[in-house]
Amino acid sequence: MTDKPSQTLYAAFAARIDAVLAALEKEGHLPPETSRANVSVEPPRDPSHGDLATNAAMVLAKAAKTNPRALAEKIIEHLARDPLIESADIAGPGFINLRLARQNWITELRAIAQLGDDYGKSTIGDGKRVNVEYVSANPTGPMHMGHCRGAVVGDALAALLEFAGHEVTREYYVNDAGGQVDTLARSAHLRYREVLGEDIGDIPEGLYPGAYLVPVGQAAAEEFGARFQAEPEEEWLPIFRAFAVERMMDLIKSDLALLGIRHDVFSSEAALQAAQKPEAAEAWLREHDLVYDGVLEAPKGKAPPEDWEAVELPLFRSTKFGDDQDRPIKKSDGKWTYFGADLAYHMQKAEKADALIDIWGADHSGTVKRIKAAVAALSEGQGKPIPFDVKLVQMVQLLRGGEPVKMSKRSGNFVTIADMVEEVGKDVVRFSMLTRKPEAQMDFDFAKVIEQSKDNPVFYVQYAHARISSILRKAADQGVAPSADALDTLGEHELDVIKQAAQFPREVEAAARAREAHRIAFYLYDLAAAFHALWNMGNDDPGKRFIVGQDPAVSSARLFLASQIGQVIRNGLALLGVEAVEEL
RNA sequence: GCGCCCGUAGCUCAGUCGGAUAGAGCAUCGGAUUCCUAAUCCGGAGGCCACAGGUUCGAAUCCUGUCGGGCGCACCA
Repeated sequence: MTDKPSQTLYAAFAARIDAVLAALEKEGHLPPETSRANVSVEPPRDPSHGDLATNAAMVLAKAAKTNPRALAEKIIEHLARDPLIESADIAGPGFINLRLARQNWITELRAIAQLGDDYGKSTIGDGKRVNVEYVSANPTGPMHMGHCRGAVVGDALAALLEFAGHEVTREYYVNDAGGQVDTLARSAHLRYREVLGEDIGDIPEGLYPGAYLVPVGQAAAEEFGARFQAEPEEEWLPIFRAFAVERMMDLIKSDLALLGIRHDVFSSEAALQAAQKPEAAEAWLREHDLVYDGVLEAPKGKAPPEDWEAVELPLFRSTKFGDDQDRPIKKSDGKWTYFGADLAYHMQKAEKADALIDIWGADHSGTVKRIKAAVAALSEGQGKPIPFDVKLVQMVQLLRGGEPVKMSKRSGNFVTIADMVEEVGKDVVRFSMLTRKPEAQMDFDFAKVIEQSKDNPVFYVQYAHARISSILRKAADQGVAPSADALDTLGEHELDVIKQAAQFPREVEAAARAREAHRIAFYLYDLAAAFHALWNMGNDDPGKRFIVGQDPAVSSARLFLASQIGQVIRNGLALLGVEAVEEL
C-alpha cells in the first residue's frame, strides 16, 4: 500500500548494498537499468551464515552475463571497504553473507533506550488513514466465544498499523436495522411484561430466551411503567427496539472492555438508512448500469427450498467483478437487504479513509466477493480506488480437557466473553488468539491454558519480562544501575540477544505489510527464548550473570542490555494488548 | 454441485518477496538448581511439507488437478 522506505537497521544495509549495485552498474559490470527488484537483503535463517544475506549475485548474474560467484566477487570488493561491515563471504550457490561490525549492535541497543516506547515504530504507513472494522456483532445479546477471535485479531491489527505509521480508525458497524433487532425488541417486551407481573410461560420459539434480557425488561418497566404492556406491537416496537439495542450495545461495550478493546466509531445501520445512503448508492449504480431489475436463479444448495419463487429484484452486477451471481440490494418488501445497506456503509467509510479492512468470521466467507465487488465498483467508478481487504477469521473450537464445550444458541446457553475472561484472564485470551494465524481453525482448551499454565506462551513471554524487572529491582537494592558506559564489555552471547531485539522494527514492518499481528506474538516468544537462554548461562557460570559482584562496570552494561530487552518485550506486548507484568 | 479457508514431526503450530541442511512447544529419552525467579535452560530421537504434475538456477511457498478437514451457498445477518 505504501512505498515509504523503511528505517530499520536492516533496511539501512539493504540501501548500502543497493548503492554497491548502482556503483557496479556505473563501472560497467552490470548493464544499465538492470532491475534490482528481486534482490533481497535479509537475515539468514541460520545465524551461522552471518547477520545478513543477499541473493543479489544470483539474481543479477544472468543480466551481467557472468556466473553468480564471479559477480559476487565484484560485490564483495565494494562491501569490504565499508567499515560497518566486518566480513563478506560467498556461500552456497552465490549468496553473499555479511557479518556486521559490533558497533552496529551497540548503536541499536542505545537506540532502544533512546526511543523507549517508540522503539519499533515505523513510518511505512505514511499517515495513511486506515479504517479497521471489527467485531460488529449484532446487538442482540452479550458477546460470546464466536466473536472473540475476530475482536482480538482486529484490535491487535489496528494497534499494529497505528504503530507502523497509519492513522487508524477502529470501527464497529451496529446492525440495528434488520429483522433480528425486531426479534430483540419483541423479546425485550416479553420480559417487560414479565417484570410487570404477567406469567409469560416459556419463551416462544423464535424469540431470544437469554436471561440477559431480564434486566432490559426491568429497565423498560422503570422507564415506561405499564404504558406499553397491552398496546399493539406497532405502538411499542420502534421504541423497544431502540431501547433494547442501546442496552445491548452497553453490554457489548463492557464485554469488549474486559478484553481491553475500545472502538473509535460506532456506525448505526439504521442511521445510515435514515440518511438515505443506500438510495444514493443505488442511484449512482443504476446510472452506471451496475444495478438492474432482474430475477434471481434458484439457490443451488443440496435441497431446493420449497418456498422458492422467481421475483424481480434490484440486482447489483457483482458477476462483473468475479462474483458467482448478481446480488439483490433490496428485498421484495422494498426494504434494503443487508448487502444493500452494507455497500452504502462501505462507501461511507471510504469517504474518510485511504484503505479499508474488515475482519469477518469465516461463516461470512460467501459474501466477500460481493462486497469487494461493490467497493471496487463504487470507489473505482468515482475515481478513488480504495484498497480493501477482508480478513476472514476462522472458527474457534472450545474444549475443556479435550472435550468440546456444548453450546446451544437456541437455549441461550453459550460461553460468553465475560465467562472466558473471568476464567482464564484477558492476557491469556488475547495471546492465545494470536498464536495461530487467523485463517487457520484453532482449538481453545480451557484446561490447557490454565491448568498447564507453564506450557502457555503468554506466561513464557511475561516471565522473561518479569525476570528482567526482578533483576533490575535486585540491582537497585545493591546500588547498581544500568548504564551505557561500558557496553564494550558485552560479549558474543549478549550480542546475540541484541540482534534478536534489533529485529523488532523489521518484524513490525513485515507484520504491518502483511497485516498479520500474530507474527508479533511469535517474535516475542523467540525474543523471550533468547533472553531465557542468556539468563541460564548465569546458572552454569556465575561470571555470566547480569549482576557480577566484583565488577560494577560489567554489571551496569548487562543491566542496560536487560533493561532494553524488557523495553522491546513491553513494546511488543503493548501491540497485542497484553500486560507486561513485573512479577509472575 | 459451486465458492472460500486449511492440510508441515505422535500432538498443537510457525515458516519473511520463491532461497542455503524445513523450525518451535507439548509428549518422549538424557542432563543442569549451594546460583540474579528452574513458570527456565542444554542435548538426543522424531519429516514423502496430503498426493500427482507444471513454472525456474532454486518450490513447504507460485500454477493446475486429485484426495482429506472446516465454513458458506435466501430477499437471513
